[in-house]
Amino acid sequence: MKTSAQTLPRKLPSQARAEATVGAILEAAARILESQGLDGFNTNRVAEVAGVSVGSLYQYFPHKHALVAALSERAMRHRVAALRGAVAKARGKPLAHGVRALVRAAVEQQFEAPRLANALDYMERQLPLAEQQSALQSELLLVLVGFLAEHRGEVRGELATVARDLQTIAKALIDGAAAAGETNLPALRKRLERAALAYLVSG
Amino acid sequence: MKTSAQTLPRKLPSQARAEATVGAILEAAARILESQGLDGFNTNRVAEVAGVSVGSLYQYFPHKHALVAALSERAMRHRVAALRGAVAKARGKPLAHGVRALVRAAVEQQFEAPRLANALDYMERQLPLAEQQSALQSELLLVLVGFLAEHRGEVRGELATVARDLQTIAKALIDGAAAAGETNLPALRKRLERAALAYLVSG
DNA sequence: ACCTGAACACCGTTCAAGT
DNA sequence: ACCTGAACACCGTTCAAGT
Repeated sequence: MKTSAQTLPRKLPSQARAEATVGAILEAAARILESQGLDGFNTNRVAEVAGVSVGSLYQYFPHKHALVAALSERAMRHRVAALRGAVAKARGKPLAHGVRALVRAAVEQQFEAPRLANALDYMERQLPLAEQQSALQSELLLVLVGFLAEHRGEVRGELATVARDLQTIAKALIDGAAAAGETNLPALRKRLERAALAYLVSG
Repeated sequence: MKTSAQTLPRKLPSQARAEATVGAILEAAARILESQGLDGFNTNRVAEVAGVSVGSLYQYFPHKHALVAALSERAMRHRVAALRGAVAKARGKPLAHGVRALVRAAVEQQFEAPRLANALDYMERQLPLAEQQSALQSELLLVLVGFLAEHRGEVRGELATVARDLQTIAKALIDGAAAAGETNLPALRKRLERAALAYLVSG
């Protein structure tokens, strides 16, 4: 019986020195992906930028994809937290208000590091998500479903499906804008709000 | 002065034998991408599956990306033709009818070869589009704008932007469904129609 | 417990030699 | 005009040796 691919760190750092190593590796990986995309993203270079040897890298990450998974997980945690905050703030306010808050949070996140987000996005699609990540993905969708449930009367369709489509649409519009080099964030937010709200309340 | 990256075939085949070689290479590349995604997609393997030597491959494609560009161009031509056909058929009919026809054409295209489409999609985002392809992309958007213009009274917003967002949303929903292994095409079409129509007619 | 870096296998690309 | 395939450089991953 084969379990799903191992993408967790091979071992957890138990000394301060090791923790610093892991941190430096992740930091280096993120910086390379953000500045050059997938191009300069090789393990030898990551190790070099992190100031450690490749061997050390492989002591904590069994393969390159585990590195990606770790970055991905970190980004997802941020996203979940940000969306949760937006939903909390908008509680009791009208649907359109909540959508605006969610859109603002989502756009902000992506544009902190667009290339990194883009690269992660693709690699996530390639390999199946590790358990850790699909749990986070479910959590994110739950946050959205919770928000939608507060406005059940105005929202058409099955909430879980609607939440998933909404997230897909948002990601696509944001990714697309980022890839096209668009920098007018207010305009992007407007369009995204329009698309989301329209999808939500239409039959 | 540096021109944009060379992605066109290095030379055009001028004998029947050469044309067969180029065809076999493209065919092999498409088959590998469809069956294994980016994983088995290396030039040596493409050449092997095509039944030629790597050297021959590089005689016609200056680098791996040129191969991708050629496949991408082919897929885009299909898409443009299919959408054009849908628009032509829906002329004079109501907006919702046209949207349905466009959605049907778009979904059909993607699900002929979902993994190939997915892989191409990413690689296109990586490198800047070659001239040839951005011309096709513009053509595709023009087809959509033409369609929207027929229903100007019902459609809100700037047509070019609306067309671009529409294509982005459609691609995302379709890609996402394909990646998630969704096989219920009618349900997917319904959701896509809903998203598109909602975005179009909303303010 | 953690780190190093040389070594190996694999893949993108080239080039000298063939028909 | 077209094709071949050995050769080179680069990158993922391992492992024997160090602190």
